[in-house]
Amino acid sequence: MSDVHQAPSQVDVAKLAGVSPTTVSRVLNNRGYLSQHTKDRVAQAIEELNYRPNEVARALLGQRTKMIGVIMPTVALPFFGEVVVGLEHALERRGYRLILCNSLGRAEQEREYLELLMSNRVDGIISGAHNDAIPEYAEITLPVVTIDRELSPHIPNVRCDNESGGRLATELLLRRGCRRPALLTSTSGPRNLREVGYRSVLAKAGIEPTIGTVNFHTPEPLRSQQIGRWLEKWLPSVDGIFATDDLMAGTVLGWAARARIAVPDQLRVVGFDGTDAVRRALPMLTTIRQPIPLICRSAVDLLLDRIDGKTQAPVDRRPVKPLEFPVTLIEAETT
Amino acid sequence: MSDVHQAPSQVDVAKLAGVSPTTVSRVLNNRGYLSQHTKDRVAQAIEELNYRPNEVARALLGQRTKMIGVIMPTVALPFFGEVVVGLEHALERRGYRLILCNSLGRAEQEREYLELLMSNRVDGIISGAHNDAIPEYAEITLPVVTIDRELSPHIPNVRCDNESGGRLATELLLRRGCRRPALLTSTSGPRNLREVGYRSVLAKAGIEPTIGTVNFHTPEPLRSQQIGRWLEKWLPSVDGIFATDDLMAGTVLGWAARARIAVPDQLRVVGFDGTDAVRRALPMLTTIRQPIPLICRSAVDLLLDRIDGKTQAPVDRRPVKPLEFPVTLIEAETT
DNA sequence: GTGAAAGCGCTAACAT
DNA sequence: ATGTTAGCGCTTTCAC
Repeated sequence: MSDVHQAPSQVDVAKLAGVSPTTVSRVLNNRGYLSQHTKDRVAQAIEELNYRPNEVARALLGQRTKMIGVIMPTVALPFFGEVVVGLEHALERRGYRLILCNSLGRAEQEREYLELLMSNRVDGIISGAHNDAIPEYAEITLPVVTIDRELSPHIPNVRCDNESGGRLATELLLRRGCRRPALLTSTSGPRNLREVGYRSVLAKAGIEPTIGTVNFHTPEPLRSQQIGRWLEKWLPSVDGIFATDDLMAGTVLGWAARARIAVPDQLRVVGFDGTDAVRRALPMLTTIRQPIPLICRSAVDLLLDRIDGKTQAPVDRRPVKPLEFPVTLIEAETT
Repeated sequence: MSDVHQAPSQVDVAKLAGVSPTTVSRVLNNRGYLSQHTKDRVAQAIEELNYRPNEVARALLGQRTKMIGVIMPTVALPFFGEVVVGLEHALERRGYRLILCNSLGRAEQEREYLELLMSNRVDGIISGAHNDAIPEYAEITLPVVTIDRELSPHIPNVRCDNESGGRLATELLLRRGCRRPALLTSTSGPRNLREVGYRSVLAKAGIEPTIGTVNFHTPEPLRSQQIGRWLEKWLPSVDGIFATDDLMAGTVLGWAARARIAVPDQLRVVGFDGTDAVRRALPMLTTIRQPIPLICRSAVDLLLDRIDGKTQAPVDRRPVKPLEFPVTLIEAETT
């Protein structure tokens, strides 16, 4: 028994300073009129006890936790890692904390995280997870903002200009002399805006598209095998690859090196994302860089503005246009 | 006024079910004897209101938040990203949430995060940040576990067997015929166990060590320039590089490609970490893989066991030996 | 089997 | 300029 180290409470501070708990609260929050004398005594007591206000109690009372739930596929991938750093930084500047949830591509997991975040009374959610068709999002009464993937027309979405990126990459391949650039992506379809960009450029040039897909969550070594088989099938008729993420581009480069295919002479490669980490690992890779810091700041601003002005409009039901930010082409030796 | 969507509370459920709040609590926590009838009615009311217990209130009452603070340099780097995914997964399995703090190499920031985490009454802290000399850690009364870097002999530390890794990498370079392998690392010194491994192997072989350093938080493009200048200075007398992380190794490979230096014929390269992301980006890279999942599970177990059995020993003052897990050599074409 | 009351740590409202 | 009271949503006594 005895000194089970319990954190000191406001009452402890109040007793030590010889004032009421309310006064302590007032000193902490700088509210109302306080004599300098009282302020000093309280400050001293706080110091002495190494007192720190209990944010849990504040949250219970104030009905806001200053916590934001962030759901991402996995921060093990540099793109999402960089996004989470950007979010955390932007949130921190506005006094918010981040609860991280890595959904790992499991819809079931994502649903559970949603429940959990609601139970923990986060003030809002930023989601970048890749599972579509999670109807639970529709029922959420909390402010939500998505990054990259669009969840529903009613939920604000922030992303880079994927279609321009797709065009930029494809145009570069053509400009460098590719006769038949292929697309290597995760999910093909009209919602893949990078693919839309790729197709539009090829259509204008009168070239038949060539598209390979490897599911986003395919584990190694299956993933490399699939990419390898696809390359073997198409080369050398295909002479350029637009990979919709840098890691796929890296796998292509590795395969080419092993197959003794010269890059860029026999095969040109362009990636997508342009994270700092991958640019350090693969400085030779030409890629389309997403403005991650911009996306993150914008997502956080959108979300927190909703939260702060939440009194009258708990959930806005009007459709919102996605916010798109421009990408940058980074040219290097692979094209 | 009117329907400002307030989350339903236990009282709302109780009213709807025609029972007392206490009974609702009992149903939720499966405590005491309850008639099936009551259970059903409460369950139905919960369903109807879409009620979710408020974890904030539970935390205030129960004195534990089920939140763990995780401080890392930056999850934008794949190693730390993968670590955080591993931690989050291990924590989730035991019913804990993760508050992420990216210290970005700023000691001041790290101090603030510590304050913040204490204020939020996290149940424990896992730290992998790279700032030494943060005396605040010593004052913490909370369970702390560190990953990779050692903070103090009293704080449990979990990491891979860095020294063996250093030996493995260096031995491989020698075995492949290097006459003079150099070390490229962040901070040189006796606390750099990968360097210790490197030096021990070279000493045994009677070879003079060659060491280059680039500070961990050096931004691009300065970082690449420093590495490039160092390589220019030493090649070709140096014919092998042991880079203590994979991204540095990638930068070396990029430099070699641009300088038309053949890898592995003129220069052999070995990295360190072996994260999934970098192995996808750089499949040709030989590297030492850290057992990240093992490290994470172990760190979480250590921490949570301390937390659960925390009643008698708030802070254990005895020195603890670091827990080291074996690394794996992954051979590829770069050596 | 179930309910009433007290209290976790804090702050807003209402005194004085 | 400061103290008293009440209550945020929950669980844990202690009654009945």
